[in-house]
Amino acid sequence: MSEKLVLIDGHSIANRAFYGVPDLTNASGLHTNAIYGFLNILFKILDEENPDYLVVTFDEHAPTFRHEMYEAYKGTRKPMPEELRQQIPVLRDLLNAMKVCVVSKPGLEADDIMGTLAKKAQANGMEVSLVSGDRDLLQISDEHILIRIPKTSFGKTTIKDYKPADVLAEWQVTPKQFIELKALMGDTADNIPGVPKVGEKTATELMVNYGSIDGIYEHIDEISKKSIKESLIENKALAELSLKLATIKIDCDVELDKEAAGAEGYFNPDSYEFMKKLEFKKLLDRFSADAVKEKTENISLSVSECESGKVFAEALSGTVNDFGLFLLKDEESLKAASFCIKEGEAYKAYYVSDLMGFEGLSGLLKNALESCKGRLYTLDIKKNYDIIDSEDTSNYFDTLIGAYLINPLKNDYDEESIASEYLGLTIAGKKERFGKKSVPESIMTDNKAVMSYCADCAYVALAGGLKVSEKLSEMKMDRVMSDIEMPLTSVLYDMEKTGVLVRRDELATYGEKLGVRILELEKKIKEESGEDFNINSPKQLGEILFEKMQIPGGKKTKTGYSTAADVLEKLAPEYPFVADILEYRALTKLKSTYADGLAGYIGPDGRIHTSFNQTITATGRISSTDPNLQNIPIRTELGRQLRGVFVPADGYVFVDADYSQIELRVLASLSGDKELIEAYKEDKDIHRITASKVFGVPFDDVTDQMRRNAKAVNFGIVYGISSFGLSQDLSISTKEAKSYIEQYFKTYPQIKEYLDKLVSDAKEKGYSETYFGRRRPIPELSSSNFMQRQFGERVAMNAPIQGTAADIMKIAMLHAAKALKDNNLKSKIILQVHDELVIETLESEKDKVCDLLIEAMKSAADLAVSLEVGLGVGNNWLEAH
DNA sequence: TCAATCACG
DNA sequence: ACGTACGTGATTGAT
Repeated sequence: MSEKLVLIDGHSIANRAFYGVPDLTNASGLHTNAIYGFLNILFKILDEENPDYLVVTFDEHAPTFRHEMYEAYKGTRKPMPEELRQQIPVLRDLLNAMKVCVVSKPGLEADDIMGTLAKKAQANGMEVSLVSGDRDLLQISDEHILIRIPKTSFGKTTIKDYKPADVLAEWQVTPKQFIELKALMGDTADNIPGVPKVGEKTATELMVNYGSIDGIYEHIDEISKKSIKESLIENKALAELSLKLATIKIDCDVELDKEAAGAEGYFNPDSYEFMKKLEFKKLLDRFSADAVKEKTENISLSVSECESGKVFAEALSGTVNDFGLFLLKDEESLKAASFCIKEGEAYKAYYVSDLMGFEGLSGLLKNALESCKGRLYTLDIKKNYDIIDSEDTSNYFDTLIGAYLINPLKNDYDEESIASEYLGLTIAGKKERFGKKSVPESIMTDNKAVMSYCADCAYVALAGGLKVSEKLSEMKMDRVMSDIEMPLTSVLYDMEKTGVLVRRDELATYGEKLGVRILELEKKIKEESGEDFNINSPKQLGEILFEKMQIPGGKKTKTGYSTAADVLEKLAPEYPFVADILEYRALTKLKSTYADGLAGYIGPDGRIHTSFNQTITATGRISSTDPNLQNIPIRTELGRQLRGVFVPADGYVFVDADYSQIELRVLASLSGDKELIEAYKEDKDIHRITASKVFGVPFDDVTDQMRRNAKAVNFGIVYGISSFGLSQDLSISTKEAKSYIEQYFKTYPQIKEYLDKLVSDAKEKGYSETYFGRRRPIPELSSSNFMQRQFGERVAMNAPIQGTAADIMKIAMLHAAKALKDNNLKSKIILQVHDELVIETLESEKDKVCDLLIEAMKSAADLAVSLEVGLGVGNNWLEAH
């Protein structure tokens, strides 16, 4: 069988990938979508073809013969976007690490190199596949040269293949003629000029009739259409020049280096590490265990396995400096522990897995911490508080939270990413170490792997933590870390542990009630539509509504019709059927997510213990998961009834406090806008005041509609105003929306100044920051994409406001928790919903708790505008709020 | 695993 | 000419 060669046009494929794969950025801010897309195409080709040789070609930044022939060549070409340009050298480095043969030569374009190599290879009896995004390559197509043109959109790649017969079928010309065709028509993408007045149709006809450009000019008198004939005669030189420009050279001075081009060795330790840094997690599966091992087992770490914790105890008994701790747990109990200390420049890790060793681990750690001159470093300290004391966090440092503060935009913070980002180290992921098995499970089967994993984690906690800590100081976020985030870990731990009591049977009754009505609606909907279909499927529903029933309200999304609530609501008044759909949707949402969903989370203690996450949001808010208790319904009557099932324990009541318009008050203060500050000092309905000022009517004459509009504008301002967004929200024209905004800025001129400054500062620095110094990077601000940039600007306006409000709430929680503790109260904070705190309050402590809670929240920040707090007390969440 | 939808601030 | 409000998480159906 003949040998097979695959040739890939690096620039052209990276270019296609860049526009076809959604933007990706790795931890160090490098865009990676073109590289990722390139690799996907590369691997797809390799899988399909299994070639003997592979060569990737690139253009060099040097003039080619085409530039000399034609000055304008590529001169007016659209410049490559910065996000793409920066990926090219990285891609070349990666290919290098993969030991892929890369060929490029000054003065030659990738096309010419590929053309030459392809023809030479064919002459040597090889089968060739040529991969490019550029149709110009089709001229090279031959009996043994297949042209493959991939197309990537939304991450999916399809490849179109061309042999001479396919070219003939699509354009009625041979590959050789194809380029003459292009020369006649011109190629705007490559900036090759064509003959004026000759378009695709004319050019094809001429080529079919006369076979070549020369042939056309030989028979020029036979051309009937006068204008075309004249244009051809007039532009003869241009046509010939274009042909030369577009013709790919097949006689360049390049040879196939069979040794370098051998298609093997792509998955080696170097390329593994490279892809890991680029965060191409999916591609890592392609690597064999050997490649992974070689790269990950070289942390210079001496690990001791301890017997019954003796060594552990000894190591921790003397004077302890900074140390890293890692605890391995399953659902019920501790399974293993490791810690890491630094001796000079060397790190030393210790590991215990025998359960006997944990008698008194807690006490051991307590002693160690008491004599500790440094700090305890951990990965996710909240998970360790059942072993170590959570009361005083001043000696603790959570490396993951620190990394989150440095860059809050990442998807996850774990030992792998910390090692790679802060220690320049590639360590194996859990999947690579243990496969599908859970880590604690693996203790019995592969204790060595668990030991190595635990040691790595303790090491990363300490060594990574030291780096993270240093960086936080440089970025002036050490106070945010030590005064807000670390103490907050303890408060959140207590909240999670306490949980919230939920009336199981009431919840069930509520769900059953919903179920009855849902069945009715389901029956009705299916009857009226005359079809048995899945109402929950937007696809099926869209077809029923807009095709079968012919309701107007056409397409919207890429995949079909939009059936979102804002679309259906416009149709509901006219079509009762649509109103039923909306009701069905509302009810099934309540049942599946809340009635049934929450029931599954009620523990044996009758309480729900959510997780409050500290490293998720871009702005500094906390989030709640498993279940999410920050999105319990309130806006509709039926939905808010659900809050009645959240109750305090016997002898307790709920005290619920929420900040009044905290974000708007933050905006007033940070901007220093005199008018808005004054408005708040008057302590009247702020939306009404705004309406009065913006619409120029006396306070008492403001209509409800005016107030609603002013309220929407206030919200819009906080979100980073856009006239389109406001117009959507208010169902008005963008023109009207624009005039509202202008009026608003005229009323509050310093707000406008402030927002502009937020954007310009963020553009300059690359990040925005809150009043307390918490940062949010905004890479979108330097994007070449207009939409992205505009998004960046809105984010630059919103993040400092939302983020400062989040900081204030966190501080309030610390104050409240401390006050509860200092007063030896039994009452406990149980929920936080961004601007609201719920305290399960012992009845006898009610007055005291109300006072201290209001005080804690009001005093959380000293702003130009006072922070006002609304307070409620009740026997369930519905009553208290 | 992703897209669409919808619950909250 | 483009196609948009800011920040989250859970469920569902389709791939």
